[in-house]
Formats: sequence, C-alpha cells, structure tokens
Amino acid sequence: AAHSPAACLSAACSFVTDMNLMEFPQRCTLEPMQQVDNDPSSPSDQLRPWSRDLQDEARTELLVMGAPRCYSRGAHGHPGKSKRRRIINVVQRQAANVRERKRMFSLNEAFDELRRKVPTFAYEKRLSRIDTLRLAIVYISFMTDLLEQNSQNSPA
DNA sequence: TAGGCCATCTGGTCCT
DNA sequence: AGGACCAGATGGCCTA
Repeated sequence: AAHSPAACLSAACSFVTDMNLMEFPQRCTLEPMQQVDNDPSSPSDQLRPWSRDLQDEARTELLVMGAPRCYSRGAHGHPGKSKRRRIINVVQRQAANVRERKRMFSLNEAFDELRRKVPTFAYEKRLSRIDTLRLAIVYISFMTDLLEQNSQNSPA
C-alpha cells in the first residue's frame, strides 16, 4: 500500500516540499572549485592554491605511504593484513591526484544528468547529491508502480 | 556559529 | 606496475 502510485507521488511531493527548495543559492553558478579544466596546461593553480601548496610541500621529497601526511587509515586502517608500502614519487602522486579529480568530475557529471532526469518544481536550489539519489529512488518507484497499474488496467 | 555539502588530497585495495 | 575505485581527513563556502 505504501508503494501505490498515489502514495509514491505523495511521498515525492512531501519529500520535495520538505527539502525546502524555494531559496536560490548562488551555488547554481559555477563555483571556482567546480571550474574543473580538462586542459592540464591551463593555469588552474590560480583557482586551486592548495594544489600549489602540495607541489611546494612535496617538491623536495618523495611521498611515501605512511609518511607524515598519512591519515587515519594508514597502518591501522585494516588490521591483520601485512602490507607492503607502495612507494610513489611526486610525479606519480600528482598524476594520481589529476586522475582522481577527473574521476570525481565525471561522477558529478553523472549526478548533473540525473538531476535533469528527476522531476522537480521550479527549484531555485540545486539538489544535493544525496537528495538527488533519494528523489530518484522515489521517482523510479512511482514510475514503476504506474507502469504496473497501467498493465493491470489495460485489456488483455 | 554549527552543521551540511562539496572539492581535493591521500593511501589502501582491487584489477588488468 | 600502474590505473581505478574507495573511503577517511581536511578545509572552504553557505545557510539557518
């Protein structure tokens, strides 16, 4: 009963209403940190000074896993497993960072595409990633139930 | 000012 | 060996 089309639509509407999306944030415009350039030769460091910080910090030494910048997961993240440290140099670390940025960029592109697919009111606020996922779940449930209802009502 | 959201860095793990 | 994926940590921005 909770998954009837009416219930789903009601849930979707209440969900959307609950999110209080009637205020328009400046986030709809591209923030500097979102202006990911696909051209690695562009002067992106001006937008991402932290990248330059990393370069300055790492310029003179090799980055070794387990070294000072190691965080919580390091040696005690997965107890019981003996692990060899994978030694990478600055160039490899920076290349990995670039790949990770591109990966996250493509992930966000997918989220943007999903945002365009789910129905929303004339929102002034962009859906967050978690809200996009939740709304998509509700929307898919609603459409599924609608299809089932139509197939039951259609003459055999 | 606290909390939510996000971008980024980072190191561990899996896979080719 | 190296790339992809993942998740923790961190810091910035924004809103209530």
